[in-house]
Amino acid sequence: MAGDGTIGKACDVLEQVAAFGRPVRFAELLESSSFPKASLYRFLQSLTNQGMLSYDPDRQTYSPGLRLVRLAHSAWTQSSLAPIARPILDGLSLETGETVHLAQLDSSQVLYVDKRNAKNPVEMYSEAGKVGPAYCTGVGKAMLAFLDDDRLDKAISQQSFHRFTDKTLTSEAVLRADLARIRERGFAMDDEEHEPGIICVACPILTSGGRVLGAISITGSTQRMDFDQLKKWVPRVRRSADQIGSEAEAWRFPEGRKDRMQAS
Amino acid sequence: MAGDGTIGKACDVLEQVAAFGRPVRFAELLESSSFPKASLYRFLQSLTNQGMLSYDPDRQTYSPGLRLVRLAHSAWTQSSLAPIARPILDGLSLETGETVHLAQLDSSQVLYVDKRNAKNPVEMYSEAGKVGPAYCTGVGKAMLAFLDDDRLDKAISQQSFHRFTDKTLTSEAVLRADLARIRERGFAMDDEEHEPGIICVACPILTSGGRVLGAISITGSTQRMDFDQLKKWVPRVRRSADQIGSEAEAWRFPEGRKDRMQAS
DNA sequence: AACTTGGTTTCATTATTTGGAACCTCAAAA
DNA sequence: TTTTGAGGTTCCAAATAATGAAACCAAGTT
Repeated sequence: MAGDGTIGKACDVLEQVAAFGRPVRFAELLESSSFPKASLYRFLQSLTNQGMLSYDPDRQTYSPGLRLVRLAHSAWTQSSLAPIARPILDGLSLETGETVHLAQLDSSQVLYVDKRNAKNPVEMYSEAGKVGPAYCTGVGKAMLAFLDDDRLDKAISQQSFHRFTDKTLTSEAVLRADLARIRERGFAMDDEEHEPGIICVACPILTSGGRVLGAISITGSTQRMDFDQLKKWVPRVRRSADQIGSEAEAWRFPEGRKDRMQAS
Repeated sequence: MAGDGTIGKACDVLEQVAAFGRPVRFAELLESSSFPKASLYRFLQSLTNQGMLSYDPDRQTYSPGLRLVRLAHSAWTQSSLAPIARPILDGLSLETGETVHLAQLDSSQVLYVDKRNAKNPVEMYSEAGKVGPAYCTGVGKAMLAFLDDDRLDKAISQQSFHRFTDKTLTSEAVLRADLARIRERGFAMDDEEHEPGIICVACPILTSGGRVLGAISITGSTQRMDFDQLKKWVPRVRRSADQIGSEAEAWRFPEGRKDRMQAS
């Protein structure tokens, strides 16, 4: 995919290990890797040293390292909208009683950073960090619709357009048409495009300058409701999105100190 | 700190950005960085490209990127004990009614990967990902005590021995003595060494081969209880720790497929 | 004992990183 | 409007690190 020198390659390896979703042997990685034996080996060594990967000497397997969890903690509190959005999401969830998602874009994919489920308790990590396709989810399309041209082109070029259901938009042209409509009316709809029976409405979260920060959505199932009912919530969702946007923007860093932070 | 070529340097930069705990300007980073302008610049570029950092063009600031959240999700489910330990922690928490911590070692620091609080609901990310000192926490000492010599030496050399309270163990010798006792009796005690009024007992989580996987602890406050009461739970904690250890070990990967996983 | 599979190390070659310095750029001051 | 300067960005020859074919090693297998 990428090509930022050594850093890019290291990230590729990292991603590859993560993609397996289970501890992997060297040989398995080698097989699905474009790097030659020795190179891959050294990358794994370095990444393991750095704690970005962890190595199980008993089983001789690699998996994503705990250092990532620590760093992600940082990313979560700083760079995600989640901490700001939390109370707003709570309110939205309480008021609507429906499933609420907060998502942001991560390399042209939808990254869910928070969620409220009508029923289950929070169960954070299980949702936060999950990814989904941008071209066929409400939050995804809501964000795409308000991207500037460059970014949009890049993002679209990275969509798979896999047909999840028979309503999935599977071509760039159709998607672009839908995005235009979304831009007009200010919110996106997902009409069973990703999962059958699942519909949703989503609004983008924008800065005052129009930059896309994320999106929130309300999801329902066709069994219990239709779009007419769901659309009733749009103004409420829009309001929440705007609120998150302006709070995010207002959150100027509090004129920080110069000394480095230091744990332990 | 480290020196694994380019990868190590990139990680340093990443860590540095994360350490600020807020979005940082280039100039601020440059100041506290050992890299020259141009080098630092290129690292930031590459890392940003890769989504490991995110750049806010309005404010011209860097912060840890969302890709980390995605990767950490992977790390969390795979490499941490959390998913295995969850039900066991629940049980322990329910039965004791006290605060329960699950921690693992990350570059000689204690990384909390899960927690049960007697009162509050889960609030995951706020605890998961937090770090603490190893030499003056129950979980930390429980893990250190069962490290092999090499690792222990390395870990000890990386402790700050900062005096948090007047009971903090502030020298290597004292710590080593305590670790020896912990090794004998099989559990660690934190007697207000990190926070005044906070005491805890902790047991290491080990593989059958004796490798340290993590530790769990039960925490109490001196207002409500003393060590005699707390120690009553030790067998229960030990049992939970052993259970987590053996389940972690049993969790052999389910004879995976060879094809690569693919999101979106 | 010879063979195989999976992992690690070597080393001359090659490509990347490096960092001082020059160069932009934008905004505030003159 | 011009000047100034701090904050960013780009250049390029020298220094360094990555590369990968091949050799090597360690454990199991036949």
